[in-house]
Amino acid sequence: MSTTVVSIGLSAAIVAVESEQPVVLVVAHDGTDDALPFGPFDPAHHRTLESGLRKWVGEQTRFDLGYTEQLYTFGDKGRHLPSSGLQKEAKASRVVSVGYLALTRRVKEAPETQWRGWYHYFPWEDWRDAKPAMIDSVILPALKKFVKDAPNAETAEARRERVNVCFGEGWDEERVLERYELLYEAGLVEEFYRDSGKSGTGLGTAMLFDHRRILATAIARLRGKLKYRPVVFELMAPDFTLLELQRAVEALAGLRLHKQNFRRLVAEQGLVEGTGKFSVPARGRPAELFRFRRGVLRERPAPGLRLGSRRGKSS
Amino acid sequence: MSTTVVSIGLSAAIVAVESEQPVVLVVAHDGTDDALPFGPFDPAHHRTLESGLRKWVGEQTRFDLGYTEQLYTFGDKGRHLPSSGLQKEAKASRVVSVGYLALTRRVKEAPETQWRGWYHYFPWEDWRDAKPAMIDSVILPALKKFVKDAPNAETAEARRERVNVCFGEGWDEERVLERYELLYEAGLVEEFYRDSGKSGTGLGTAMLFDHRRILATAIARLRGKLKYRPVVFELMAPDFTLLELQRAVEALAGLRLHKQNFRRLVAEQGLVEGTGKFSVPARGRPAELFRFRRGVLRERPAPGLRLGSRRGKSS
DNA sequence: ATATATATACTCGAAATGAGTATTAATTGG
DNA sequence: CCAATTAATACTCATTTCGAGTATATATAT
Repeated sequence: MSTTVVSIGLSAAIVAVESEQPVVLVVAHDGTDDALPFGPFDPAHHRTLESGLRKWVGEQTRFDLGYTEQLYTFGDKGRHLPSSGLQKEAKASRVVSVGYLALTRRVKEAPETQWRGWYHYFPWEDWRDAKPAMIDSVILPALKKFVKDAPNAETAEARRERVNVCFGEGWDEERVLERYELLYEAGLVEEFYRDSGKSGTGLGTAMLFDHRRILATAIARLRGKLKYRPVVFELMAPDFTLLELQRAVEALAGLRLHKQNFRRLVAEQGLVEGTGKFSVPARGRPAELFRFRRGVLRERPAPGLRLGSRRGKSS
Repeated sequence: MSTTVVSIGLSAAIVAVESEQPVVLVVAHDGTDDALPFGPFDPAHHRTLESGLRKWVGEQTRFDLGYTEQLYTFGDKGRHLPSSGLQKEAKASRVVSVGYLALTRRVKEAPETQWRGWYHYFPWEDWRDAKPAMIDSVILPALKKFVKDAPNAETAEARRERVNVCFGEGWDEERVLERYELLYEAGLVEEFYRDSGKSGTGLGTAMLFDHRRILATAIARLRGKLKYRPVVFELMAPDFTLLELQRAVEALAGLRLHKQNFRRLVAEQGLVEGTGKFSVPARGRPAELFRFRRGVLRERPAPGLRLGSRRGKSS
């Protein structure tokens, strides 16, 4: 009776927004795929999972985590293989990985880490300028084939449904994970080839282990949370203009918003208060600087930026 | 790395609705507190954490779990299992436990388990008939004292804020976990005394370890999910009347809804379709039987029962 | 027939939403 | 200085959704 060894990996998607791009902190090991800061959970030395995470992240990035939130625990067989090289453990060892989301506005890089725009990994998720061309030119044709190649009619119907929900009419910006998983199963991302031992190329930039899936979960969670909790402010400087705030939300949601309505919403919700100071822009009219009104947490039941008004053609 | 053995436990809040009461499956060991069912994750035989959960739940209870959802992973030191026989290692072994929410409509009990209404554990969460009297008579006075006893003014202000958000004006039925944690910290639930080695009595029925916290997480998640995903139907018989559906939602949310508006909502969303059959009630006009329209998943982005219309005085 | 319990249809004002137009305030290039 | 540009801010308006009703229909029990 050989008990399969289980080890626990902790990874963090540490997110910031920089010049209208959501960025995530990655460890760029030479020659291998980008990785999220991660490390094994050592039960002998860590009292909780989160303290283990903080320790590892601290060592690897010298980064001090502020707001953190547990995302999900993945235990899938076959989704944790290294991208290159042989497996060292001869016997079946399993890695269960616990993913975290962390938000920060402090942007200092540590050695061996760098900030990368998250749309490098999910180019189909950025609809701010337009629907990404790759969806019609690459993704949908490939998914059509995926539906066609189904082993039976029932599977085909289920696949058709998923394709429609994920990439069909009515873009739901929160379904980041569902879309990634669909692309994975359809063999459209590199991790699929790696995990199944085949070879091929895929969409977006691959990540180590299942880190891209964790990042997808992080994005989905953050996009959802935006709407009912004032989390954006964790990513903003203390003072900001309303347009800067809007740009940050748009960057995260991957959508354009209607400017006037956005401002109406923010004002009505009482999320911010004016500082009396003004921005000094290169050109154009200066905008008032605002700050987050912390008091809102006391007053409103679910203060957030329920989006919905999209596609403001005049920025 | 040092290798303290880690094992993974899966605990599940398995929820059903029975005669207008939300019930949860508990293991009632004689003399001890109620516990949630708990099963080990066996990495040698289970491909994913969730399939592990389904397997042992299926074996032990013969339930057909419809919807399952991962809630949270706890790795706190000091959290032990009831003697499950699976921990053979004498030395420092740690249990990391992954909590799940599972919904089922099949209600047959397994040996040593029983269904209990979840409001036994959270009596202050059921506002269907009226605001629970204990809030004004017991909870708020005690919390007032908790605020007063704060070590300094800053803590007092923070506590006042929390009390107001949790139990003040405007009941937010989703804040189940926040309320439980507040009551715990204020020393109003039994688990507090147990965990701190003191003695005392508390509100609601206590549960083993931190299972009541997991259940609070489950309730909060389910109450939230109701609004944007058609999860209630996992808890309904295949055919049901609209009033039965409404009663189930009300039971879960702990609120009364406005009947006419509820029906309008359900109809507009296209969540159900008539079967042409009718109920045979003891008295009153028979109601049409409906069934869940699965097609809705394909069509709508976020089909759910966004509540909000409460307090329908005419049932 | 009447009381009771429930289903179902319809109304109506208030609020939120989506998509504008119009106006104001600043800067830069000529 | 002026015109072009950039962006802030104010205001409008039709549509939809929401919350809370009233009114009426269809059963059963007595």
